[in-house]
Parts: sequence; structure tokens; C-alpha cells
Amino acid sequence: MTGLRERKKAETRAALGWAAIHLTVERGYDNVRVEDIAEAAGVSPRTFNNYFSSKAEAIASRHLDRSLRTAAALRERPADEPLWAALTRAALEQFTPGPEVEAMPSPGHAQWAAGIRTMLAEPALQGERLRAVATAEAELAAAVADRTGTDLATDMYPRLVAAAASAAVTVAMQHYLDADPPTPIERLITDAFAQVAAGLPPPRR
Amino acid sequence: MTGLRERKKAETRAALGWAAIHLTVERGYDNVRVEDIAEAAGVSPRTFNNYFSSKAEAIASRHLDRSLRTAAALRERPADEPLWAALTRAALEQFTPGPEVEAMPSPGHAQWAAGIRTMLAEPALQGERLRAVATAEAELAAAVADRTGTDLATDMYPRLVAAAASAAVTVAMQHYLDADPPTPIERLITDAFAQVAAGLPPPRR
DNA sequence: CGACATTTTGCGTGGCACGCATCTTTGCGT
DNA sequence: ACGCAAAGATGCGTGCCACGCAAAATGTCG
Repeated sequence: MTGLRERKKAETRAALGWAAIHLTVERGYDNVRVEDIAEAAGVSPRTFNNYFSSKAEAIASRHLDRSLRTAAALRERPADEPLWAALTRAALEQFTPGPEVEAMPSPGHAQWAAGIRTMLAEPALQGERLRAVATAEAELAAAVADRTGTDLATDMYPRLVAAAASAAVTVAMQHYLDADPPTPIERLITDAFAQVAAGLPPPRR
Repeated sequence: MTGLRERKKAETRAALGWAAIHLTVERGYDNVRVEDIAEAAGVSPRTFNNYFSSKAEAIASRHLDRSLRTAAALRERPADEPLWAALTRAALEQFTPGPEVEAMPSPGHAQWAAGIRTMLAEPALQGERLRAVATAEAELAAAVADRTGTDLATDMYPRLVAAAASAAVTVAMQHYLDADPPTPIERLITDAFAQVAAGLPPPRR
């Protein structure tokens, strides 16, 4: 039953999230008022808070959605695939660039990336982004528990795996953004997962 | 040069942090106004914001301080100790209960723990707590880089180690708080670190 | 069409973060 | 011991934000 009601709601939510990010990247976090976001999404200011309980949450919403998809992706992997291979693949799947990214003109791209970095530096957003990651981690842990037949309530194992996987992705992204010599994100993610799965042994020197 | 100026500042900061936690555990997050915290610490409301930029940050400040101490503790460990052993010890050191915890009467203890759980459920605090963890992780990564002779700028290794260690502590604490059959925190931490250092292999079933 | 449910909206309230100007305390050189 | 410069504390005022409440608008279903 995907009634008109549900669709409109999803659309409004997406519009608000997108507008929040767009305006923030453009003008900076505290030069954007909630009123502006609401207006850009064609909705009343009061309605904004029916969808998100804070400005920061709206901006982080897309990040949350994508993170949740990783957990879903893990459940789609074949059951006989080794755990860490499945995790690596599930993570990699989330990093195939979507159409709206591809469509962006190259000149605006650098400016956009700079805006993103500035945005991520905002304390209020860091907290919200981390919360999104934590939420996704919980989902991922549940998926890992199912796959490995461990028990979320009694075993630390699934949560440890989820946290470690999450950390691998985060660190890989961080290195990708700082990219002194630009490195493809796929290589970084694969490498990070391999190191974690090997128990992070100290490098011999 | 530990002048009176610095000491007083540290004391005020500690008093504010402690008051913030205490009042929040007692009454609940949004039944505490900044004004109350300032009053409990014997300071003007305006001064509160000279120390912390938000109510949530004040509450998370002790968590931050403790997390930062783990990084410092790692630097104190003997250089010839194996990395993961040193990390485990450094983490364990932070969990020897202080005098003010020991002094708490047993009956109040359960109520206190419940208050803590309620507090940690508060969204605004989760974000702030996670930010504190992230800050500490950066310090820890630097310490790991020094110890292993790796380069923060080019190697993912130190950040991966820091994130994994941090995750081990977080998961252990989480299990400790849920403690269906109460388990000593030391055992949980040791166990979590061992699993991570072994590469989190799937349990055979 | 008509009644019901859900959502949007406007308004009002309480609180919070912070800039600025002022007053007090502390550290230090003489 | 004294006084000055720097650092910190305080009071006040401003703009914004989250949210409760009740009324109006908008889907939904018989």
C-alpha cells in the first residue's frame, strides 16, 4: 500500500534533507536558518520539526540513510560467502557514485567538496553524523549476529565486528577526503578491511 | 608553572562537569537548566559558556577527559611491550574506580546506574559523547603512530588501530551496563581486545 | 458524498548560545 | 609592597531554535 500520503511524506523528507545540505554547503552552517530550509522545500517552518528534531539531524539524514543500506546489503550477500569478504563487498556497494553526483559539472565539484569539508568541521554536525553511524552500527550488528548465529544479548562478537567494519569505512573515507595523492576509494576500503580482518598486527620495520 | 589561576580554572571546569552529570542523572536531561548547573558550581550562568559551549558538552566532559587519558596511558607503557598488550593495559587503567565511586552507598548505586542509562539515551548527549570518543581516538592514533613508527598522514594503520581499540572499550562498557549476569568490566575489556587482536574470526559452530 | 484520520500550519513559550562592555582577580616586574 | 597589564567573571541584550497546543487543510475509506 504505497498511498499518495506515504509518497508525499517521503518526498517532503527528501526535499528538506537535500535543501538543508545544499544551503549549508553553500552558505555555511549558521548562515542558514530553519526557516530558509523550510522555504526551499516549500513547507512551513513549523513542519520542518515534524520531520527532523533539529537542523543538524536534517543535514545528517542522507548520511544515515546510506549507512543503513550497508547493513541491508550484508543481508543480501550469499550465506556461504566468508564473513569478512561479505562485509567488504557490502561496504563497497555503497560507494558507487549515484547519478546526481555524476551529473555535477567538474568546476563546481571542487568547490562543493570544499563546502562539504567545512560542513563536516561543524561540531554540531559531527555529533549528529556520529549518531547516524552508531545507529547504522546497531543494524549491522544485528545482521552479523544473524549471519554468524551469535547472540546480540550475550556475545560481544557481533557488535565488535560491526564497530570494526564501521571504523574501516570511516578511516578509509577520511583518507580519501584528505587524498594527498588521490587514491580510489575502493582500494582504501578493501585495504582497511583486510588489515582489520588480519587483527591489525604491528607493521614490521 | 601551575599557578593559582590554572588550578582555579580546572576546579571550576570540574565542578561544572560534575554538577551537570549529577543533576542530569537526578532529574533528567531537560529538567536541568544551565542556570541550575552554574548555581550548583557556584558560578554565574554566563560563565558556564566560557567553559562549555553547550549543556551536552559539559555532561560529556568527564567522558572526554577519561578517554584522553587512555592515549596518555599508552605513551607511558614500556616501549618493548607488544602493541595490543599495551593498548589493553592502557584501557584497563582507566577503569579502576575512583574514590567518589567507591564511597557511594550500595542502595543508591542501582538507582544511579539507572539514571546513567536514561542519560545515555538522550539523543543530544549521544552525539556529544561520540564526539568525545572521536577526539580521543585522534589522540590515540597519534600515540599509536609514534609507537609503531607509522605515519598518520599516509598510513591508515594507526587510525584503524585507534578506532578498533576504541570500539573494544565501547562495546565492553555497553555489555557491562546491560550486565544481565553482572560481569567484571576488566574481563569484558580484556576479552574484547583479545578478539579484535585476533582479527574477529567468525566463531565455529 | 460524508465521516474519520492524518498532516500541516500558526502562535506562543521557555530556553540556549553567544557577542559585547564592564568589573574583578591574578601574575609579575620594579 | 605596589601598581599595572592581562586574563577571567559577570550582566545584559539579541536572535534562533525546539516544541506544545489547537485549528485548519488534506488524504482515505465506506
